[in-house]
Amino acid sequence: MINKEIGIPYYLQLASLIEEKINSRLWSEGEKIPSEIEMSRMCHLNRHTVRQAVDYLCVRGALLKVKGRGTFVAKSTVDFLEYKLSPENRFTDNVRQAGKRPDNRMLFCEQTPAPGHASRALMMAPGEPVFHFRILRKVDGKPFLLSDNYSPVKLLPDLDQQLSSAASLFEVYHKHYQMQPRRRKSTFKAGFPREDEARLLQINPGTPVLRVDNTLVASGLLLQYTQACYRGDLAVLSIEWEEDYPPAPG
Amino acid sequence: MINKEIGIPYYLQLASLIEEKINSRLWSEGEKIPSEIEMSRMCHLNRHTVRQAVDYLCVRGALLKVKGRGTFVAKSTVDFLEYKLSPENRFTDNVRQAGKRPDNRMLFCEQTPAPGHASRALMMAPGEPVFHFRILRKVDGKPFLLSDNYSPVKLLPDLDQQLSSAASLFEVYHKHYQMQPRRRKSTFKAGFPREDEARLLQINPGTPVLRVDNTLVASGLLLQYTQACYRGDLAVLSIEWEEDYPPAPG
DNA sequence: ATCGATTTGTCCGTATGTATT
DNA sequence: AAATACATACGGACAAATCGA
Repeated sequence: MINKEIGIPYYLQLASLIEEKINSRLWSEGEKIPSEIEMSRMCHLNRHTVRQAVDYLCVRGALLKVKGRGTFVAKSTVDFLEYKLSPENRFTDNVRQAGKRPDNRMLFCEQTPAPGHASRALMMAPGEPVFHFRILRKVDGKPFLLSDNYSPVKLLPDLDQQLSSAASLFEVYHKHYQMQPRRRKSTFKAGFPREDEARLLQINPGTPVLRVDNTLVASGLLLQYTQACYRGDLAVLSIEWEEDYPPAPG
Repeated sequence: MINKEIGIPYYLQLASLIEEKINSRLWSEGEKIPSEIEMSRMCHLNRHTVRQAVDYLCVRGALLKVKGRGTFVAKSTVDFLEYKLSPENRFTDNVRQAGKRPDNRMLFCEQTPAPGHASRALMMAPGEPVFHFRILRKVDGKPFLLSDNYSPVKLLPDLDQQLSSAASLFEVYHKHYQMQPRRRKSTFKAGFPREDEARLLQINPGTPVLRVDNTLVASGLLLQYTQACYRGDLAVLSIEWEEDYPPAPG
């Protein structure tokens, strides 16, 4: 299988061979592929060379390694969930409309001086108190996005109390504060997760993520700044720009 | 420097140390860091362990290795260009407004049967003829985004002729067809570049990219479907949702 | 619940190739 | 041409997670 004469690195040759197996469906989604030792015997390569090939494909998202279990063909995640962004957005409804099961978990909520990025986004003096809360949102039991949220204490004095008792963020704004926040500005960026993000999203640190920053306004007030981190292997975000004919496909 | 007792992998400890040096500007942008051999001597680690740390940071975009020369601190690209998306968008103007120099290059333009994704997006029968053209767009001389564009031949019969003679895509639509196309729908996804994309964008295949798909409409007609691939290390895309008070910061 | 087998993760060592200076 | 620096490939050893008997 491996040609040791042509000058192409063995690990790249092996990576191509593995990719072919996947593309031809000989090894299908979620299936366990031969262990490193097996492949090294089959191809007359050292285990480390096999590991190089496997690592190469893991970074690219084609394979997934699990310590103690083995290496698996990554699940193709094309259009796992197209998450529609709109000015007023509610995760729970959005996911339910797609026929999936949403799940939210507030990881913490604490009052702190506003860090630089948050104070800039909320146009506050740096160091003014904000509530900083982190939410992990799942779809069908899979971690989907992690968000760090910052809200001025001055505007929402008992937000922490409300959050602990309420089911959803939207509900708190709507029922308790009689506000209907809307998105003001969003930014999109591709990158890698930090260690803690990778752990909470249950992805390896080499999986790309989609970072979306948002500011929410209501009644002319900057209510909340959010830094969201979506799993790149699951999430497709979409925006519909106009409401008129023709309807957008998909 | 490296604590061999606490049970944290040496290469992760070293990666953190290197990151600290970078973040504290002790090692600054573009600067060459000590060679693998030097670091392995300094930290009493094997060269392979050092390589693991360096590779880890390369994948994450913090370092850049050049064979035969050394390893360098990657150029920080925070907010290199915030690219504002709006319903009607013109790359050239957009970049000029940010005080940068735009550059466009049409790589090819050919007539082909519509591939599946394009025919779905344009709501055509699969296989109907489309013009497929690829554009590489640079900012200040750096490759910024690569786009594959599909337009129905039926609607724009001599688009290929026009594109070869005109300066910009917008000009062709506006001047020749008297159309002012607008975005209909956009989707965002994080991922990795294909081999050819990585080459054209001059990034290594481990750098994440931001994929943005768009459909353009004018006068109720689906004019163009575009798959754009933005360099994840350079591009931040932004959207302003509302026009009223307060102004968005940044 | 324990133990052993399997599998991936980390770490060290050595040698040689290739690109740059 | 020589020295330097990263790339590839081989070897061995033990750790840590998982799974099934």
